[in-house]
Amino acid sequence: MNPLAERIAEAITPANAARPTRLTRARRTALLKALADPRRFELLEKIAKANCPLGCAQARAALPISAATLSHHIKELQTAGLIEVRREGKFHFLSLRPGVLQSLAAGLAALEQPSCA
Amino acid sequence: MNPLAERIAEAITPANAARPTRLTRARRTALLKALADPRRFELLEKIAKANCPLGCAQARAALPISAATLSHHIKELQTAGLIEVRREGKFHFLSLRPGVLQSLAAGLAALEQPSCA
DNA sequence: TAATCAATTCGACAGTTATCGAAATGTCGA
DNA sequence: TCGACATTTCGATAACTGTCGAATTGATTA
Repeated sequence: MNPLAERIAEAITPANAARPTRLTRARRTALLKALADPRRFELLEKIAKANCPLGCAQARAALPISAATLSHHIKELQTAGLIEVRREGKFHFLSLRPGVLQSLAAGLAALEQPSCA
Repeated sequence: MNPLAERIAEAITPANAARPTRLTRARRTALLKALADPRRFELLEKIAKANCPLGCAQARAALPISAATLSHHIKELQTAGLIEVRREGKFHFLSLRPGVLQSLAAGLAALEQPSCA
């Protein structure tokens, strides 16, 4: 497996949500990979659209996958730095990390430049 | 349609220039998958940053991959709708399809909503 | 026509990953 | 402590994909 702690550390460092931070190549690739799986994206959508942190049970009910697979996807999203997992007793609650999607979106949009006439 | 004409048409269409189009799930996944490979992203960057359509030879010189692999990546980017390939005799020229990255970026940014206070 | 060059396709291989069931870990309530 | 429940980890499998060399297609030029 990957150097998990390293990736988490890198993911967690920029906590400023005001302005989109510039992403490294590695981080950008990690984000894109995390988003490129349809079910994982759907899970992220559910988390984003819930106005409060989402419980795993709700996530599980919304997606046709096993608990093991859900756990796997949660870890991927967390490792990529897209979500935060808050633990409360037996339960885990998932919420979007602010600013990350903004940074990625900004980076992608910035690729388009004035074209050659 | 002629690639140039198509680009001009898109450029002068106010709706396209002003507002990014909404993507289907399948299309969004295809785009994210195409972008999630580091070398492919690098290739797209090269295409985007060249102020005029990029020749395959230039692309090849910029990336440490074989011709076969380059051809594969070009096809992936083309299939995803991210680039256009114009053929001119022996040579192929690559250019960014306008608006696609904007639409994707807008879709990603829109996922972030006012959080629960 | 033959030779040459650009790019694709083919076939194969290696690494990655999504998925699951089963077992394990951890937490709470009785 | 025991049992019920939430989640993770393990082990295995199937599918996908990035990569290359070799063969092929297609276009230009000698």
